[in-house]
Amino acid sequence: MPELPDVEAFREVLATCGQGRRIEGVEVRDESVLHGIGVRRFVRELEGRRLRAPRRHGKWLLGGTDGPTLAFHFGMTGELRCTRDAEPGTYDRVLIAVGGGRCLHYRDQRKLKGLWLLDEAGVRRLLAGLGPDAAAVDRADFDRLLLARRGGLKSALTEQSVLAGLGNLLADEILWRARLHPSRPAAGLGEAERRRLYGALRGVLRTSIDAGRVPPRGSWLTGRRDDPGAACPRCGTALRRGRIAGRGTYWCPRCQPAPA
DNA sequence: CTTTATGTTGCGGG
DNA sequence: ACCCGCAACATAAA
Repeated sequence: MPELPDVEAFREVLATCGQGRRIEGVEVRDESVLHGIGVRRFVRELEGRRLRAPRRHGKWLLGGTDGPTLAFHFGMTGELRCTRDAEPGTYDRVLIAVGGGRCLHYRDQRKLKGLWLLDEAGVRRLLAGLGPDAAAVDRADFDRLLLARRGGLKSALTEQSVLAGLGNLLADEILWRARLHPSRPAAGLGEAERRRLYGALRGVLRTSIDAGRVPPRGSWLTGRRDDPGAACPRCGTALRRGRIAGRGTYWCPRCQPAPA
């Protein structure tokens, strides 16, 4: 599930539930979601810390404290919830009690990613490996990264070291809205096409962040991807499906003509 | 049984 | 150096 809009919603959860509060207890129910640290030290380092305003960069959520930073990555199936006296479910891997009966649940079925505990240098190293946040990048930087990129648009948009935050669904949605084929060379776009792409990026992210997810609406390409033989919501042409940059990719062959 | 899944990483090859 | 495809990670569903 998680792409940038989902992680932004988790940031909101962490802020509402935990910001300014002290961590009263930490229960690790599945050690394998912890990275680079064992249970004992993880618990010891966090208990008693006060949570600061959480930050998000791309798909990373950074839960700052008056000590180390708790970094979350949600992989494909992770989520963060704030509960009151709720019994943990099967996939609730880490529970963080923050007082007032509130408890944060890090839930993840597939455990492709997990939690890190980082010092300032660790946070710097993490951010240094990421491109600008897709929701914050300005037009000039966006142009620069496209022009510096060899290879196709789809991989440029989804490569986190180039631009942080977009996943497979959002990339397809943005390219469809901008009427650009996912295999078009990134550096080969004209000025007007880059403007269109940036506009689509802003529009899709705005709507998705407001919704707290990638909206599964019928007027969006995303609403059609599970529907074989589906038609383009704009022109009615049958959508094409293929494997581009290693991911299942959808596009409209009429709205998004293939590169020569 | 096989294929696919909105995540990333590491490896081999062009 | 850069980019691509592919396998791997863990788990469920079609």
